[in-house]
Amino acid sequence: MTRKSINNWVGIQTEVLERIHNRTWKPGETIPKEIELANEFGCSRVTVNRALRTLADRGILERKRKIGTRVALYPISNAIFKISLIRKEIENQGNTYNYKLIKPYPTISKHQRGVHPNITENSHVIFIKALHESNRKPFVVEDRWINTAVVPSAIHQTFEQFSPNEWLLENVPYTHGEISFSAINCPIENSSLLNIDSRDAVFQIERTTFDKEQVITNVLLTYHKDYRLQSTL
Amino acid sequence: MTRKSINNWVGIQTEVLERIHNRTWKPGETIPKEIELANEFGCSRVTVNRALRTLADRGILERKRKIGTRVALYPISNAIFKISLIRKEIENQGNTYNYKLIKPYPTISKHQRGVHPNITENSHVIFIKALHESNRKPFVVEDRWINTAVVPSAIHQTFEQFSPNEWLLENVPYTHGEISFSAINCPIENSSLLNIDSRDAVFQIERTTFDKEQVITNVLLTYHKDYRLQSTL
DNA sequence: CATGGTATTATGTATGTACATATTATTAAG
DNA sequence: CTTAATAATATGTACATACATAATACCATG
Repeated sequence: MTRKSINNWVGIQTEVLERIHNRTWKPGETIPKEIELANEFGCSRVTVNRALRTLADRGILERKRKIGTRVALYPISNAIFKISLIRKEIENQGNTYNYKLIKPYPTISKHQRGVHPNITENSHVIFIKALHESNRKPFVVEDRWINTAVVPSAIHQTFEQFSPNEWLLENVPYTHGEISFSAINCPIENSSLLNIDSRDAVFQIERTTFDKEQVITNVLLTYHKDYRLQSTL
Repeated sequence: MTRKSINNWVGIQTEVLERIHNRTWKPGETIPKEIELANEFGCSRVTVNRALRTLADRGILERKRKIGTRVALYPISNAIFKISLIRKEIENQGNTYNYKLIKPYPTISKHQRGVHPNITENSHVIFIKALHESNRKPFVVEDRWINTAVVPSAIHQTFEQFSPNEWLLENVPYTHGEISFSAINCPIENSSLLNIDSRDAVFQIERTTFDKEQVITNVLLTYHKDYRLQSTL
């Protein structure tokens, strides 16, 4: 039996996936070591390494020095969501994008929304409320505050022509962030903007971004009624 | 000026990130080519390659043969959600897990939920409804159908001791899947199970998994009222 | 018998080299 | 002037090799 050799890492990756899938290597089991696989496939260990490393990055394999490579017992599927510009998201669907600044900022939301604990001076925070439209229909309400202690230039922006979402992404780099998804009954203030009934269920995304340890901004995105966030596994 | 050399790919990665962050290389700009960076950092091109490739995988850089490497104009942040076992999710929070099969399967949901278009024979589908509890409180309702044409062994399972979620993940491998997140006003059938008012907003995850081209299963997860899905950027 | 040092092992990474590939720029043919 | 052939270029990948590192197994010493 002469096995045809696989000498590219993508090929090895698919072969390994196939063996996991057809249960040659079962969940929790240790698979042959890199050198053995390299011999079998007729390629170098480095090539096998890259294939296995990539699968480990995807959570399909678990690797440890001296121990070896195991098939993950509870294969953690990663659902990856690409978070980009709201305008881009709408335009990518082939729809026309429109933007409206809501002002003045409603006092209700100002009191309802807490700012991050490590912002002591309230004077350092500005609030913005805006509506993003897709094909002239309400798409998402952007409720945002910005820490002007970190982004002083934000004070001079009116945000009438473009959204804070857009301005910040282009002008203020961040080191890391937190994001959460949830469902709420739409508060009256936003239901009128979104043209739906209050109490209608809406999808919400909350996002906070940081520059090292300092909070840059926090945004609450309240989507239109039938919004669905989709991805693949 | 003698620059201390960086000869590991993680070091180069952080240095590149720093330069993007402090705007030495601005969004949209082309950064020096691999060989130049290799010279500057005093390391091999392969090492630079790995650093840049990893950043490109994360959407921070864009690379093209012959063109070079650019800083992504609209840095796409990936929010990665690790989808695992419901039991694991609850136990990882330090809570006790309980499981209840709801039967018989309500005729309402059976009629409301469509099966995948490529399943022609309705006789090949079984329906299951179950409740997962965290600390004896309702956590999520699992509404599922399974294509027994692909998974015949599912017919012999009663799903009284363990959930389809658990059984499928351990016994039926899948090649790929689709997932979507949304918000709905809780239907009466589930609000009683979740111990909340009908019309209360709830978070829903719908997931379909495939074996090559065949649909294995579809599940609709309806979470308790205050559920939040969190991740980092 | 505990404990600390040492050998062993599998993966992790760095390097020089070679060739592959996608894309653009240039040149030649009509 | 258009078009096809060709050169040039930056990234993509494969390989042999060498050494680093984490985790275990083993052994020696008290």
